[in-house]
Amino acid sequence: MAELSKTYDPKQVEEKWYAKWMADGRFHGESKEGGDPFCIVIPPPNVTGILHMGHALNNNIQDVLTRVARMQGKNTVWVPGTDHAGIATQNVVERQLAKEGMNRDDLGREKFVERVWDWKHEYGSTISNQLKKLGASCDWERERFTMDEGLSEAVLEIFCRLYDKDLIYRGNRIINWCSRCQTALSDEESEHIDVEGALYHLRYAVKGKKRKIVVATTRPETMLGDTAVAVNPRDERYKDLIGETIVLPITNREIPIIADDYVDPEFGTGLVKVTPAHVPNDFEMGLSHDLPQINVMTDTGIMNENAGPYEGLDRFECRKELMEDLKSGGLVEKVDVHQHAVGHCYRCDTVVEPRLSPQWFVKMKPLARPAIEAVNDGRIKFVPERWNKTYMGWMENIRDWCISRQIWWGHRIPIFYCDDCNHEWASKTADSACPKCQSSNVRQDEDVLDTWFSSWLWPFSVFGWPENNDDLKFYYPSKTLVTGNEIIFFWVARMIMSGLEVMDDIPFDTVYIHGTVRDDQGRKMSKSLGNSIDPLDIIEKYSSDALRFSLLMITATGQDVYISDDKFEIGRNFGTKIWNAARFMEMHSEGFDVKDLAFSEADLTPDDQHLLAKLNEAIASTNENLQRYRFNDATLALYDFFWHSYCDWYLEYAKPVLFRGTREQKKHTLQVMHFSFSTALRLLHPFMPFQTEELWHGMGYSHSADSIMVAPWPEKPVVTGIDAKIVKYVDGKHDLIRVGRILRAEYNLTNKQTAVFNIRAATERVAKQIEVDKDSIMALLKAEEINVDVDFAPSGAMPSGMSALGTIYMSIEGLVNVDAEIAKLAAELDEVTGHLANVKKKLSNENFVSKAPKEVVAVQEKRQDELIEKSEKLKKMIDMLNS
RNA sequence: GGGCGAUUAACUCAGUUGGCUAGAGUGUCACCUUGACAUGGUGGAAGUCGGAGGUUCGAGUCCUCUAUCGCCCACCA
Repeated sequence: MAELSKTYDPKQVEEKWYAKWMADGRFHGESKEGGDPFCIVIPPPNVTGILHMGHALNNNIQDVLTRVARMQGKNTVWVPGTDHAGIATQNVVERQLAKEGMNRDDLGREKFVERVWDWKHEYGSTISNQLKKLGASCDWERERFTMDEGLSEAVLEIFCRLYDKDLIYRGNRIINWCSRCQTALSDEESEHIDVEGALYHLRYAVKGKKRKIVVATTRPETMLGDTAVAVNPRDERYKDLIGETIVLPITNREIPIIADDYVDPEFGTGLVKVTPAHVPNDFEMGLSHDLPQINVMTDTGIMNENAGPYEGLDRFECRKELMEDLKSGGLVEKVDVHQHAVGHCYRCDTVVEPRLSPQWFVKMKPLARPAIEAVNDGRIKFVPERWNKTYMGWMENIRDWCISRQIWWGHRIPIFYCDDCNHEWASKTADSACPKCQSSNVRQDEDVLDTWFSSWLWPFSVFGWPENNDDLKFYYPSKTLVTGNEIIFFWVARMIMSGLEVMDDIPFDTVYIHGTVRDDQGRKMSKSLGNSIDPLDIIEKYSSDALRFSLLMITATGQDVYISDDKFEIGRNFGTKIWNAARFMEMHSEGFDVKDLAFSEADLTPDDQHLLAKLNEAIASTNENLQRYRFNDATLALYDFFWHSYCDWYLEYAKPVLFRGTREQKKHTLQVMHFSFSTALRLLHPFMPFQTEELWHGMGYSHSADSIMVAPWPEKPVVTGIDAKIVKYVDGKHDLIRVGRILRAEYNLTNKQTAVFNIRAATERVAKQIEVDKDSIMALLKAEEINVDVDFAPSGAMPSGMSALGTIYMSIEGLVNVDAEIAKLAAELDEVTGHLANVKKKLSNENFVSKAPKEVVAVQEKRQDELIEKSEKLKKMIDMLNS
């Protein structure tokens, strides 16, 4: 047995084992090896990503599931990888260029993309390396990148398939435009943020009349693109205006007043300015009324030639100047403060401009139908279940997905145009001739695809789809998808749709949605707030195991996680506790062979049985809670077992045996200890992989499995034939000791002061059992002497307490504080009387007795008897002290 | 405007199909450097389970209303 160092050195241990696991190929799985497949695909972090606590939580959970499956003997792969993160990555490289005084146009498309690849090669593995520090047991041989050749192939394939099925189309529609990133965004990429804006009420003149009308808008600059004013046809106030003409201020353009049901007469003035090129509703109205569409801005959010005098101004500058001009012309009725939600670019926070633009879309309704079905019929289930509703709500109101982006970094849209015959077609190859007219005057679409258009294929593209290979057949579908709620729409929902579309099967059967990691004030961790806790700092300060264990211990299913630095002491301290327990065992194990763990079940002492019963409970609880994704309860069960059952009680009971027992007794106890410890260590491994591996070897358990990673997972309780009565007796013994300790504490005995205890055991049987256990009880009570007697009667005043096994008296030298004793007993009697009254009330309630289940009534009856007995004893004791 | 979550000890949180005499960790107080561990041990104090109704023999748990905080969704200009 290797000697365990006095203190545990996580840094060196963690590095050592991770390297060893990698070298031994422990994380790798092969379909040809067969067995039960178990697969998890990682939510690929952005290639620009830097590990934060959210990743730490997310990947810890996946690692726990993966490691358990592996120990269960399943053919396990956890597929890692990164996302090319189109806009985000392009932004990073553009910022880099800006520092060099350049922009992407200076480089040109090809050079720029090369530059991004350079960046990727240099920095792109940061997050993967950080995941390794967490102990993530990903199959790194299977690491994928969404712009890999294979994955790009998958993107082309599905694009062409959907295009050919008419599920992808090009449309001129109002989309969300980020004028900073200069690209279209999907609806999901536009984040609505509540802002206090203004509602501007503008006066428009009716041509040929003195009458002026008032329209309201939150974006006055769009009036430059107005092509109508609309009223509700049933609105009596404006009936006469329908068909009249409005002269727009500034540009003096003439536009009609139209009638449309969309207009709500109750809201504002009941008159709406119509800007088909900048407002989604107005766009629809414009179509039905055949209105012109006037776009007033450039791609960069600058007013264009349609803006007349404001051409060249930034959109917000324009708003200011325009308002001033209107004001001085007396054309502003009023400006109200107005709370509303404004779309912001999810990558750069710029206010999104809804504008008309030709883009590519995926028709979603046909894809959504089977995806709704899959969740409805339970083939896929969300944990916690409430996310079903969120998913359904989105799915049932799904809108077409804008997938084209006007950036350079990403999968280029595989659409080709022939400039001679105007033919348009999709192709997976870089076609240089028109398939229709054979002209070579062809060009490819300039746009690239939304990043999520590659990640929605992840569960099968990582295995080489569209090739139907053995890996794909074996590992697809994956088991559990572990992710945060913020990407249910972006990613989870779309994966379900794509999986059902091309694989004709669900991509995973469970979606576990964990909470968001927040700071101790409940704020989201963010760089700008400066409230982030860096997981790597925590690993440095405590350890990876401590980070992992602590994080899971405070993660209730699906709830947000609030953390502060000191939370990680939980795991660190726990690790230390286990380490020291192991050292203790090691100290006493000299000359003992840990291979020899087959203790005789017939020889189990009550303490042994109690420990093994607790071990059984820990196994059952860990398994059950893992199955239900209750990681906090799983870790708590292990914490409780190691710390309390193993260290606080068993290890203390073992001391007299190990210090003074016979060779045979020592051997038996060590067998029980090593058996329990090595079993619990395996249960703990998924949560604390490094330290458990170190101990697995350090304690010499590696003879059975040369890594704890592949040691058998304790599936169910291991020791049978435990006598429940005996376990209960030991519980009573704990109680007895606790009561004895309270007596010591009340009389301020120091540890060095020994005391004599007399125990009036409840029954002869109990007396005998206590007699057998005397040594350990004496040790735990620091007793000089213990006398057990069912008829014990105190001579004079003695401090006493009642326990499950009987009454314990302490004889001490010097004066007993009789008044204090009486007061204590009286207080206890009060409490007992109170409880008794409650129980009696319940039992005298006929409804309770007749309606409550028999077991519940029986419990109350038993409790009543106990309370009566206890109160009588207490009364007697008080009487004695009083006399 | 619609939906979801939270509200339990000083703090951060558990509490599964109602059976609770409401738990844990941290902090706090007292004692303890005892032959695994002071990153520790022993013991203590600390809660009208946000509020109001209701269902029930029984409610922290279920229902209704309500307050506060947080999140998500939404094309009323």
